[in-house]
Amino acid sequence: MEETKKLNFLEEIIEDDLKSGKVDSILTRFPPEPNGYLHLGHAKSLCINFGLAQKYGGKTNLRYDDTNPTKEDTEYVDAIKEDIQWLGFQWDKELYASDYFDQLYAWAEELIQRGLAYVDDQTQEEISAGRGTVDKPGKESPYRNRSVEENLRLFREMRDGKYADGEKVLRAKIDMAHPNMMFRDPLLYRIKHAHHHRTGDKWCIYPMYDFTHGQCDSIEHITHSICTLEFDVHRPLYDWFIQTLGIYPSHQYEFARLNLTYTLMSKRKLLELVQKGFVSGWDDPRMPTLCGVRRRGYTADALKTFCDKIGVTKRDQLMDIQLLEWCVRQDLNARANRYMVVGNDPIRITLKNWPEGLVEWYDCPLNPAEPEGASRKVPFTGKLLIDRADFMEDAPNKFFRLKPQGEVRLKYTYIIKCEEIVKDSEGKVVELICSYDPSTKPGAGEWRSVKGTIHWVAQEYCKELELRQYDRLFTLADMSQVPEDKDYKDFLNPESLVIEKGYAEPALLEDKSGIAVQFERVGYYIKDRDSSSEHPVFNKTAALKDSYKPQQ
RNA sequence: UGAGAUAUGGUGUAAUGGUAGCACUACAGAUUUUGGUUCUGUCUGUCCAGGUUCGAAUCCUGGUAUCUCAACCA
Repeated sequence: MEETKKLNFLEEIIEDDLKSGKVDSILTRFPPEPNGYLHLGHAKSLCINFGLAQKYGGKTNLRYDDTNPTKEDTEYVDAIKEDIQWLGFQWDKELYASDYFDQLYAWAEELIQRGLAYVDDQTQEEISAGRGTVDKPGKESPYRNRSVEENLRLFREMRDGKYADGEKVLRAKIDMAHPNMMFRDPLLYRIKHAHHHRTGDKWCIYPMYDFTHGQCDSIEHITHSICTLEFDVHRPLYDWFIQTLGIYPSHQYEFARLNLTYTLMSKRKLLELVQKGFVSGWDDPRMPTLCGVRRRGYTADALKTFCDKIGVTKRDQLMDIQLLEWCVRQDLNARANRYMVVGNDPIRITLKNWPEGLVEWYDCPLNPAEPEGASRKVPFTGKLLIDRADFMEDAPNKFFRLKPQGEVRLKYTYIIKCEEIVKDSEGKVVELICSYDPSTKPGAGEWRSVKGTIHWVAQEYCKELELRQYDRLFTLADMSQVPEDKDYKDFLNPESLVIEKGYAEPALLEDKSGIAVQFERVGYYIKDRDSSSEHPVFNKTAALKDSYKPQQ
């Protein structure tokens, strides 16, 4: 029953606004700064902004907050669009804060004319010192009471490039003793002689966030401007500009941003990982970026389910990453193709009673949950490979896989028994001489159960490939345990990516579905050396828990 | 000794004066041709102290804790 699902606080606000006639329909916006790639935190924002609009028959604009040219780049603009579409959302209008630079400039001059803004010649340090602290009022700038004419002249000279970066700024004239720090004469414009990715060299002054965001919302008639909690203290200023300028009253609402255990969600730090080569790029499968988790095999549906389950509130949120992993497993379990892979320095299996030269082909379902669905053909011979982890010479009782004189089922085929162990000169197990039980062929006679079932590949038919094994999703130990004064990079988990060789049944290597395939161990990521196609692999077994050891 | 926000199991989220529920996690069991999936069960919670009320997570008063704000970032 969909109806029984409770509304979150934003949905309640919107329903009230719709019912009371405050708005006819809703318009939200997603406002990324194009200075990095989208990550899982943005997925939550995306789901809220686009989800709300979809639910209530409204629309969502994509608006780039590109007011700081020194940090922004078209590379990010394009990547952001790709990630939004991958998630399955479509914006109504594609806009840029820089589209409104002329209007914003006009409003700045208006504030000057009305005596509500002034040009300040103080240095950055002086301005900072003059702002006071959270419990001490600030001091007024000596330039605060310049005449309107002088302010106008200076501001135009700023615009015309007469001054160097940092020489002057435009500030609102509000209240240097205001209890809310945001009102202590906030900066409106700063000088930056920098090339802008869209406006080029037209401007050398750029508006600050606070003087931009609300007005942009207002111009577009955004009804619900939804952002994260840290902008809460900005809201009074957001409202102040809109009221002072007498423009369309957009309203800002805040929700708690997403934090994930073991996961770094700071654009600044992710950028550092990329720039300093800790990862191969923004789409490194260890990264919490949307393109990163996409390469890892996460699906858009799984992410949306996750965002739906975590809810929307104003409490600080530290989600257990296991909920995300559960959402991914659940989705992948239903749709991922299954193949057999062995890695980890395999052990050879020789079936001593197998007829010389015989090859049997088995029709194996791509997804066992749908036995009548699509299948792949897998060759079986008397010479096989199994994963080294599937055999144990001195096995405890609880070990269900192959052991001396023990039986195990080779998935989809026969039960075999380990008769003899062959070791090399160093005592390492290299081969197992086994017998197979012909009566256990599936479909031929009565079914016999054994405790263990393992993967295998035929030596002559399998192909070598690269396995990348992950520990937890990301590269980090528990970020919540990283002390403030420590470098987070010291807490990168070196075990989080292990590359090793593996062998797979031929069908896997031909699979171009792009959807993750499933393997026995967790977080394997398979790369086919021949075709260079990549197969993200996902599953959960105890291997994950056993291998994961948080650093102290 | 500023302003604002937020407090419900380990985590997240419901309950809008009337049986504190759901999900993830953990643990136990059943099923299983993936140690997967599925199914069943168990453990654990209303920040504190008063007050109002037949009855309080919810209303009132006073505390406490956590987060945000002192970038020419957004």
